[in-house]
Amino acid sequence: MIESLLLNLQRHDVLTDEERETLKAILHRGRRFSAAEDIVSEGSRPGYSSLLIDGFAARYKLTAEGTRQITAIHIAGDFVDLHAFLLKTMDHGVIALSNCQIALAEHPDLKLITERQPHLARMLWLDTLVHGSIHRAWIVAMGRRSKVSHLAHIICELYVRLTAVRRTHERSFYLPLSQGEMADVLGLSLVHMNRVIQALRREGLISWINQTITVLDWEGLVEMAEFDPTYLSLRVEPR
Amino acid sequence: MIESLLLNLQRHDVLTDEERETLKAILHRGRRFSAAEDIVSEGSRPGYSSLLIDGFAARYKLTAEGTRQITAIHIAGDFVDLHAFLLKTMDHGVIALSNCQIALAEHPDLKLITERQPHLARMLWLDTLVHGSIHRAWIVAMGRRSKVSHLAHIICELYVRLTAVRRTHERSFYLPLSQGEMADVLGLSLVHMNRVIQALRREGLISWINQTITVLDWEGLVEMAEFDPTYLSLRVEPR
DNA sequence: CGCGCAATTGAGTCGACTCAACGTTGGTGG
DNA sequence: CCACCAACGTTGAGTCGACTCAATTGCGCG
Repeated sequence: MIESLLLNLQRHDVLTDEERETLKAILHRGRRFSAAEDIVSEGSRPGYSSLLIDGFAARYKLTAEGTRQITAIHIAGDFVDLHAFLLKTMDHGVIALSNCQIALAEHPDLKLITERQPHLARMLWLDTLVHGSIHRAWIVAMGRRSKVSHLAHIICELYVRLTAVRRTHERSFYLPLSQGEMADVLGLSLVHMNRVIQALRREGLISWINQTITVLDWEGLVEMAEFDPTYLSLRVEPR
Repeated sequence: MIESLLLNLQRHDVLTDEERETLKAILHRGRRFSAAEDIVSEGSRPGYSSLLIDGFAARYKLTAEGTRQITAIHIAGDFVDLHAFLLKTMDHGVIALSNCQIALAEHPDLKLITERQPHLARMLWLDTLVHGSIHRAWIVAMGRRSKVSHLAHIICELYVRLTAVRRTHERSFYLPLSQGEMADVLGLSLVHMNRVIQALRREGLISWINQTITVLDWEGLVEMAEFDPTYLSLRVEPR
């Protein structure tokens, strides 16, 4: 059930059997959520953190005028709110982008890990740090890349992350985001989002049909995005 | 010497005497850096993390065309690269924006903290999480706010963070960023950055003279920015 | 006093927005 | 089985924000 979490963490360092057992022991089956349901709401103070077992979710914030900005896309194996363990109060909401299955880790159990299994605790800390790296990559893409390049970057990143948890097939992956939702990722209007997607298609870099993205030209996409996966820390080494 | 770090951490939870002593013991005096010097370079694998004792620094990434995006502004009391403790490889550079004084924490010492002082380890983890929250706030500002509102948000954030480490005086604070550097924060051209700053002045919200920003109308600035400091976790509670 | 860097202003261009309409598709109920 | 609806995707037209290029001003330091 938590295989994708293990795949996720073990991209960075090896886990002992004991550590794997601990994770299995503390993660209990949680609820299912339907697409568009809030998994965690902004301002709440959850007593547990949610691991996404299956499906897609997003962190988001709303502005006063009612626009939305998505700050992270989550896939199977991601803790969507591990940071709430120490931040306590959620500074953003988390919404299901598809039907989602969630497992829960109670915060007292996480605290015990920090007290008894320092290496595992560092691996969880690392998980939050990698999401911080992703945030930084997004900031750069938003501030200094063209919108086409920004979209290419997001697709490259999702392709790599989904491959790590075995959610890609050949050069394709399922992505249940509407163009309007993707516009909330890039900070664009829906209309312009559509035109940016068409630009990537016109270049022959991707196809995007029926919620399925196929990378037609990986090299070209990487170049367009200036994608360098260093920031994802995909290297097994002692942490 | 590390007073500002203590002020920083103690905004979130109380530290014991022992924890304070540990921090004092592991932080040894490091180098000084002049403005525009690289404190940490992208791609490096430092064996220590750098605490900013005094001065201003920024995390940044360069794009292939040579443009720069600043992803974080650091002030006294900030660890500029605590995440390198676990990420190992720097995904970005850190540059001094003014003359800076740095203290160093060796990674083996930090590892010992995770093994022996779990609460202190959580406080350090929390410090990296707060910077993640700041990243998210920046993403929202970049994606869904007007440029004037974005600048107002950054000024509000800096004002609050600088106040916590006693670097504000009345309603003013020193900020040694040129308009060109600030443009790299907002992802704007230098010319347009200038016009955005003038807009904030024209509204009577701030003055910005001689590297000194004075908040003339805090309420108005907060409203313009839609600033809500929740994301800074400024609340003392058990972590 | 003059050099160099930062700040400012003007003008023309292009990217991204809004408003508006139309096409496509999958699901639902008569 | 088909008609209809709702949501999503696509296209066009006009406007405004942000860009680039270019020139000018202001100021601190040698």
